[in-house]
Amino acid sequence: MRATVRDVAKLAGVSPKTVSNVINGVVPVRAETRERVESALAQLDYVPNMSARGLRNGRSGNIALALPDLSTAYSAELARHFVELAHERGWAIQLEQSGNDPHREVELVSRARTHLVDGLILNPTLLSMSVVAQQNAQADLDGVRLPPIVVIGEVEPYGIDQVHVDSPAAAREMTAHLIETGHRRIAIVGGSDDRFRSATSLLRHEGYRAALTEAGLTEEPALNVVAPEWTPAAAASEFSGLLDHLENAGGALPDAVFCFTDSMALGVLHVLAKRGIRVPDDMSVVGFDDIGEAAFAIPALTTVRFDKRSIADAALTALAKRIAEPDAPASDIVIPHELVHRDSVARR
Amino acid sequence: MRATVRDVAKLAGVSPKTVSNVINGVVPVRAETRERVESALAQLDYVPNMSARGLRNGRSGNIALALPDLSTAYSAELARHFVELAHERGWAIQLEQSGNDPHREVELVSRARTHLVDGLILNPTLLSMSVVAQQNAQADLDGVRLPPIVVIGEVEPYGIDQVHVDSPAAAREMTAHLIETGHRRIAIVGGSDDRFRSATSLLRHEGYRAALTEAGLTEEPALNVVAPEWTPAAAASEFSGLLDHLENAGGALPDAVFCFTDSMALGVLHVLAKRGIRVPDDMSVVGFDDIGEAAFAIPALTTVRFDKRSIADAALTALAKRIAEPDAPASDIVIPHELVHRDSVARR
DNA sequence: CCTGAGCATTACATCGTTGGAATCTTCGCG
DNA sequence: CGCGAAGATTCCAACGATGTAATGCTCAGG
Repeated sequence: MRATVRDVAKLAGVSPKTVSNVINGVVPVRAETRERVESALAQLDYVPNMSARGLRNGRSGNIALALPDLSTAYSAELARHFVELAHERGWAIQLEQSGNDPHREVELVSRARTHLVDGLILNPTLLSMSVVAQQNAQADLDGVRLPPIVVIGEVEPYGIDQVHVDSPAAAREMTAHLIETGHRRIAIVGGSDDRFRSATSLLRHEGYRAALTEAGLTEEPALNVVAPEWTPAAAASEFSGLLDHLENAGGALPDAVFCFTDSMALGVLHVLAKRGIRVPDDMSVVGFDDIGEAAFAIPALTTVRFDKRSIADAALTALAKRIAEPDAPASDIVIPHELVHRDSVARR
Repeated sequence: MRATVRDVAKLAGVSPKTVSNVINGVVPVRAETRERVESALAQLDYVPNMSARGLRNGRSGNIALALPDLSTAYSAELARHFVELAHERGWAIQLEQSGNDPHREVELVSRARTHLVDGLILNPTLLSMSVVAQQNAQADLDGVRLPPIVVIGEVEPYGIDQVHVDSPAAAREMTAHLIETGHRRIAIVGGSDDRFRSATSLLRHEGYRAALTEAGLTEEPALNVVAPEWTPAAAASEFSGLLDHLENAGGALPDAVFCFTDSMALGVLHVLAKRGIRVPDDMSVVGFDDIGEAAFAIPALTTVRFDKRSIADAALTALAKRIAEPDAPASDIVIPHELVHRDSVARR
């Protein structure tokens, strides 16, 4: 059986509370006593029981990271940074999948407190985040306090801390780049419609539209490809559908495809390769996220890069601050981005 | 403040223990009482406090999943299944990264006790797993009990539960397939050497060698590409090195490349595309793992498929069993695999 | 030598849940 | 109608750590 404070206390000839004082170091302990306790601690290889500590003072040392789809490359990279950086702060990461289910997100929030979690980092796909925000407001009214939450990604600002890339700006820049290089019919992959609606999608779409407008171009609704999941498979299948449709209708192909994630771009590149449509000669393709595979796509993918590690860092910092000061005003941290030019775009 | 069993009990007009009985369902409760309690439960949106429960019965409901590199696609897919399936069993997943550091693995094991973890699922890259095994043996001698551990992947059997694919057999089959289709000079990417040594690598190499021997071919050490990390980037760089070397030395190119993971195959495909070496016409490429991106590689990648979900399922089942019966003999579960034939292999 | 200030330590209660034992109900059967 | 068994419910204690309040100790100053 593992040693408890009692055992340590007995060995050191002091009371359990003194041992606790030594461990936590807030109450002063005489040097000589401290030494005795510390040696007993070492001798018994004492490890505090987090359940007990958690029960007593409500801190578990765990924080939850909830991502919409854990199997994407983007999630994996993000998760890695979170785990590494959380570790440095003495936190462990409890991984959760929110899916595309708003209810799941709410559930995560309400269960957080009980599931040994000190805080929550949420990456909502859906605008449904507002559901959580409403919860937040409602809880405030009830005098209940939700666990500290930081949102990764853009949501309606309902007084919740958030960390994100400026999606509309990035999408605008990327679209503008395509326009500058002579593209006129730019399809998007990852758009929203009645069936599928995500905050990220809406914001990137908005940036795309802004760039078109700026250039005096009009959006072609037919070139909006909606993918129910942001995976290569879904993107490939939906994008194939677009090509089939254009072919049957005798419509011209787009001259560029702006995929809202690199993962989807991989699917699109595959479809194009299979159909003998050359990238970038016949059609340009760009992505978003700069996942590890992007540089090794065929051809290497032009995309939007941002530092995922600093997202994790900023989110953890914000969470720590929120835990320390529950009533501080909500922060909104924007992570810088840049276009990475590789081989998937040609000048027309 | 969250509702406790006391609150629920008061509302339902019963004792806290009865509420507990309803929740846990081991002690019988009269139907009418149960109903009253359940309605109170729902009304107060009761959620058990895991800290208290953990303190009382020594279970935290958390298990740790430690993977060598969280940023790989393979890890992501695995993590997803673990999170989903663990959830079904009422467990939350605490994610950890073991890196390629044996000490880190040992640390994870010892930290498990501290960090509210009921068990540990480890995917060791290195044979260093034996370090943990030694810990295990040592701990036994000391009368200390390590937390329940299940290993994903193949390690020296030191009495630890393991779940894995039969790597040597799969590698043998894949190599044999390449030989049957007329390939004679098969490079491998992901081999081991003095600097980098991993259990998985060694076992797949062994299978490759066995197939060559069976076919009366001899291994060419020059065609063994060692990658310090199993990422597209590392594979691309090391494989490029091989091609450069062969070119300078005037050696002939291999006619096939067996990458020990799909991630590395993506890097290899990129390098070949960039150099104008056509796949599969000039060179065949195969992978291992069947990650989601494999089917969308260019060309679609022939690889070894196995059900990652059933790995997660088997590991969780084994862990549950181990927790229930700490002294049961160690199990060794082999997950079936199969070759998936796509477009990256041509008959010669 | 006594007193009181100030610091160090201890006793006790408590967090929420659940085993175990004790108590209370209900119901069948003699 | 009474008794006992089975079933349902309650009471109490304990899991381990720690905040709070009370106690003990040391030492300076009168």
